[in-house]
Amino acid sequence: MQVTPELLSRFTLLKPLPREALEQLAPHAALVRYARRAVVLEAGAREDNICFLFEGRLQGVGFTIDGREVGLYFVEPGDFCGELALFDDNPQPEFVIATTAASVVFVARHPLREVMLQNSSVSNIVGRKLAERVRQMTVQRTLLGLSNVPQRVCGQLYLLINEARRKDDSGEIVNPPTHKEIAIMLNLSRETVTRVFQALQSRRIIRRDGPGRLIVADLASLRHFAEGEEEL
Amino acid sequence: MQVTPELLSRFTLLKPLPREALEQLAPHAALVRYARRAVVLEAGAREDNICFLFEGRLQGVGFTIDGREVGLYFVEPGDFCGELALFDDNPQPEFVIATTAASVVFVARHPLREVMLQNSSVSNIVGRKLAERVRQMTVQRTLLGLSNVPQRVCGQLYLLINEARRKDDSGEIVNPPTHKEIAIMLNLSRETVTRVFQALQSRRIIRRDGPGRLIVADLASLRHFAEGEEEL
DNA sequence: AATTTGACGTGACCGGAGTCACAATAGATG
DNA sequence: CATCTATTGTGACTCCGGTCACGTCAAATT
Repeated sequence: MQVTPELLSRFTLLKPLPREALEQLAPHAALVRYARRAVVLEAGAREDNICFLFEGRLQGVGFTIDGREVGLYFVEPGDFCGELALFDDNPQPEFVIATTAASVVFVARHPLREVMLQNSSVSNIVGRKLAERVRQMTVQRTLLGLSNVPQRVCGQLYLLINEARRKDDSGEIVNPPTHKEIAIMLNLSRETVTRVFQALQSRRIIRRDGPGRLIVADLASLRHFAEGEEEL
Repeated sequence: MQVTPELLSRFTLLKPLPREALEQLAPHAALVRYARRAVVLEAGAREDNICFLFEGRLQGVGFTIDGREVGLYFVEPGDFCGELALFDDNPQPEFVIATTAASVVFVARHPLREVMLQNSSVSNIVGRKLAERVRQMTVQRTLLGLSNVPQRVCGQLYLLINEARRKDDSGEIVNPPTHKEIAIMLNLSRETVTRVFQALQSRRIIRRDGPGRLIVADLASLRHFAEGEEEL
């Protein structure tokens, strides 16, 4: 499906681009819809597109030698992934999978790379984004260091709220990841995540609101547990 | 201590730079020696230097809320760290600590950033290196997904050999990290790492050779254990 | 409407890594 | 050389999260 420059400009990465650059990119862009669980980027393959997420949620996923899934990061609407292809020709290191039905805009890497090189402000933005990803991975890795498992889950939940919208003392996560998706982010079993969720629900800290909405009613308590000031 | 352009050109990142660029950087560079355990880069601070490792070994280290150390990556001679400062003004996310006596070359970030922006080939190299770091973190994170703990340790050992020199069916690690340093990389206790090392030594797979040299006598077996084809 | 699928919930069991405590080295430092 | 400190080595015990084996439920699919 064809993509207009207007659509491209809705992504924070591309927003600051001059009109002409967007028009240069549009012919090399395509809007694609994916069903839940579909593979958006393949690990090991040389992916020739950068993937901008329009709606839905994606998850970067690796696999260990013994076939166990490892969750690496989530991608929220407006963000992008597969950006390593802008920097070298090595294969994509991890899978990217749609955790919900999703629509993404693929932009061919070579034209985008050209735009990036000619437009120093874009280099800056791409560089900043990549740096941001490293920070994000560092935070995620640090979460794994927590020996208290409920604390780890609360920390992850807290991160997920930050990425979504949040109010003063409550927040919500739209189309929350499944327990299994959270489990692989935290090196836990699905059952353990379920049990922590149960504990949080019984304390009225979180609550499901129909399908696809998780409400965090008591954000302060959640933070307390995440910071280990109180044991779950 | 002053730094010559020749010294700068010995780092793979800076090697391809034109002579003039190196001369431009040299006045903003300094050689500093650190004792073992010294803090090279401080987390949370806005570090104004990129840190090139000349000799020794560094380790990126984070701390969890409850004070537990988390090992993020090792830096080997010729490599560098603190490069996020080239992309944004956010603080350094993790500590970098000398695991052995080390000498590093600091290069001020602003001049280096200027060189980078004016010299597109340098942008490329820095970008490639940052991409490489993301891949490295991905591999490291995937290691943590292994439920079999000895396997995890063997995998880490294997990575450490790759980074150092290796022969056909054996390899060596000079100034190997301590058990504790390996433990925090793998979310393990120090004792567990010791026990795995004991098992590997009793099977003549690894062997200490005086202080500061660990010899991997049977690289093939190590890989087997790392890949889970054989249980330790 | 009936069936299938996948996500969530929950109990019981068990193994293995963490923790603690201490001994034995090996390196540094004077 | 003597002393001190950091690293390595090892046993015993405990506990907690993984695994297995279910059951429940909602949503998608026929």
